[in-house]
Amino acid sequence: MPELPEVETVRRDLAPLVSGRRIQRFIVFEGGERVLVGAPKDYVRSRLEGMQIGELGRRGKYLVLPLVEARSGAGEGSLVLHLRMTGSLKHRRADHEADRFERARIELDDGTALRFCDVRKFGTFEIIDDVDTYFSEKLGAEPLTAAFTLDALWSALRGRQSALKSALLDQSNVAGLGNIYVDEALFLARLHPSVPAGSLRPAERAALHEAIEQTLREGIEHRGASFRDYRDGKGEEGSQQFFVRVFRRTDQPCDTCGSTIRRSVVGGRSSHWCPSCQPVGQTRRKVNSSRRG
DNA sequence: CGTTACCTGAAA
DNA sequence: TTTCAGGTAACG
Repeated sequence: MPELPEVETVRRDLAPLVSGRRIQRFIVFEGGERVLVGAPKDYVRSRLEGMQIGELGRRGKYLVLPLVEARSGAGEGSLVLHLRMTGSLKHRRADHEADRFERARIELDDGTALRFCDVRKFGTFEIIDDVDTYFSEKLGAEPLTAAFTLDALWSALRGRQSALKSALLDQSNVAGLGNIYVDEALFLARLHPSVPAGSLRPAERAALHEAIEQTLREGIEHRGASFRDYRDGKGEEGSQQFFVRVFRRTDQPCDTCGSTIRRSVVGGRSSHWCPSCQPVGQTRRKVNSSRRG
């Protein structure tokens, strides 16, 4: 659920509250073991307790808490979190009433705590010693950074026959996009979700690149989309759900042209699109790279 | 490549 | 009661 703009909002909320603080205690609640994806909780606890939290980071949909040995200042790896569908990370006083579905808690040295809550237990906590290697193996270019060039986008898509939407959801192509922002970006770029990824013409690639950046920036400006579970680092809702152009607006009129927004399943995911604003690729079938003439 | 599994609660 | 969900890994 939380996509790049949601995770970035959480990062910005939490950074001033936790960076530089020392981890006093790590607690795992019922259902929390699953979140540790197999790592024994005693091991995770031993890696966290006593460490200082460095500058809070983010890569794609992952939050990164660098762990620093307080005395020497030596890096001791990072705690890498993924919120998946229903996870949230909230900063509260340590004695605040327990959250429902709280799976793990990181108590800090100022009487506050980071509470990880997750109804479905899909979220993950991992201790990663070399985050650069870890991320380079699983994630594509990071949008909203210099790395996300038009060339980087196209080299991830070229030659692919799969639906453009599926290719954009694949985190190894582009990091951070999920179902909401892919549908929104495709609308802005006027591209149908099913168009073969590798079939884009140069002007279409450029429009897509621009649309991805625009929609992610807008999501961050609005502090994320709270259609259901998402909450920011203070436990509050974002407002991007009020600004979406197509996502979950099935059967409603398009604000741009008045046509009825449609829903279909692409790559197994609900997809929302405007039949007149997104004409590109509605009938395009094959990658044309080998076609002559 | 598409489908299924992982979980649980809310909405239909 | 059934379906659906903002994600991803593991299937066949």
